[in-house]
Amino acid sequence: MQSVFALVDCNNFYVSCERVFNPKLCGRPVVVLSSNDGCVISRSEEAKAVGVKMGAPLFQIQKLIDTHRVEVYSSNYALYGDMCTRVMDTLRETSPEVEVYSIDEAFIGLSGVTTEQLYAVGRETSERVRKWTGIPVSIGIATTKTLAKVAAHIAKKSSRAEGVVNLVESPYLDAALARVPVENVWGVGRNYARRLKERGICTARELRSAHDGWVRKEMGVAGLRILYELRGTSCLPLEWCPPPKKGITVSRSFGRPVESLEEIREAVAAYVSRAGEKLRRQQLAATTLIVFLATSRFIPESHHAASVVVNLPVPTDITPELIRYAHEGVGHVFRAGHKFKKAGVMLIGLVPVSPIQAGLFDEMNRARARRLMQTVDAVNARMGHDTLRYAGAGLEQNWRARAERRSPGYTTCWNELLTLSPL
DNA sequence: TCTGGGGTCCTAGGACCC
DNA sequence: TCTGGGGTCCTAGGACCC
Repeated sequence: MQSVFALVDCNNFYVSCERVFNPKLCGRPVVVLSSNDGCVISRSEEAKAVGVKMGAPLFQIQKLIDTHRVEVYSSNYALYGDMCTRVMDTLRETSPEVEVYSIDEAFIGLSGVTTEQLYAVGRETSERVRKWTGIPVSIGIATTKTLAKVAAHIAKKSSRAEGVVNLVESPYLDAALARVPVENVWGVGRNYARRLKERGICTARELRSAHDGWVRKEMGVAGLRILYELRGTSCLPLEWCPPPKKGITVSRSFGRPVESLEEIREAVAAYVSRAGEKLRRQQLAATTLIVFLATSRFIPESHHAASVVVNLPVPTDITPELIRYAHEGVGHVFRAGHKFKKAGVMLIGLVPVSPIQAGLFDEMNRARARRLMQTVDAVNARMGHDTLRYAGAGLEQNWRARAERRSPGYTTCWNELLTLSPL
């Protein structure tokens, strides 16, 4: 049986999430910013229409924002993460085979559906997600993931497609591929697009008939996979149970330049605490920790970045222990006199937490420490994030990233639920 | 003044081994 | 003239994704 994939892609996801709880934003230009209120990472159609570019730094487009009275929001990941869960749960009504590909996209396996029914299933799915969650989606259906991506891309652009494009046994497949610029093909980024265009390959259709040997040489096996997928040979199976994580990173830009060792230590403790929570949620322990610090990369004259690898004697998921080693790392990378703009922690060498071998000279009572961590996590889950936190992470935390226009945690915080008032 | 964060996979080259 | 050959493992860097 030939495989069939649907790609469900939430339209302008972060903006759409804001609109669900604030309908006044509908029909208006709206953008959501990256962390530290830095760059535009989600735009409503109205914002795109007035010329707000993806990735634009806020300070560079301030005039545009003022002129067109664009609504600006800080990102609210608690809200978007929760809305993502609702969308994915809704998709599981359509098919049990759901691969959550990113916060706003999922592949669905539709191999059991007859070709005649595919479009109708797509429409039903789209309407259900809209009705149950308030999020508008575009859906592309095809025999490979790469073609499904192409289809969803067309669905998003076309006002006639009604949000669903089915390319399975479609007489329009050729014409559709001819209209897709090569840089919009999944897996073709800036660099490959440049090299392809130098060779006169400018559309998905032209890429499809490119020479295998040349693509293998220029783009490696990944390029070859793209080629086959465009030709209808499925190389990328659906992965509905996600493989375990290989690393966990927590890093943030500071709200202002930070020069003091004490504040860097606080920030790194806060980040590694967060990383520890993620580690425990996935029942993993880290064997290696990396701490890194950097000054602004936009001031090349004084740019300085450093990192240090700390090997942990016993794989661990215990926050105070992680903080201790992270602080040890800070001692190696910190240099007085630099204006640091960013810090981060990576945990790698992740192993399942259960059968950890204790070190010969390990003096920590790990069972006890783990029970403490469970209690801390449970309190924070119930009473709100950061209700209990380590003193080392600081109380004031005035190095924290800016988020001046964050919407309330409508779905994740008891104190911030939406309230309705009579007219 | 102000410019995000978190991932994955692949490849080439060096070290090392027999 | 001709300096072995073939593995494995690790790492850094590049490319990509959202």
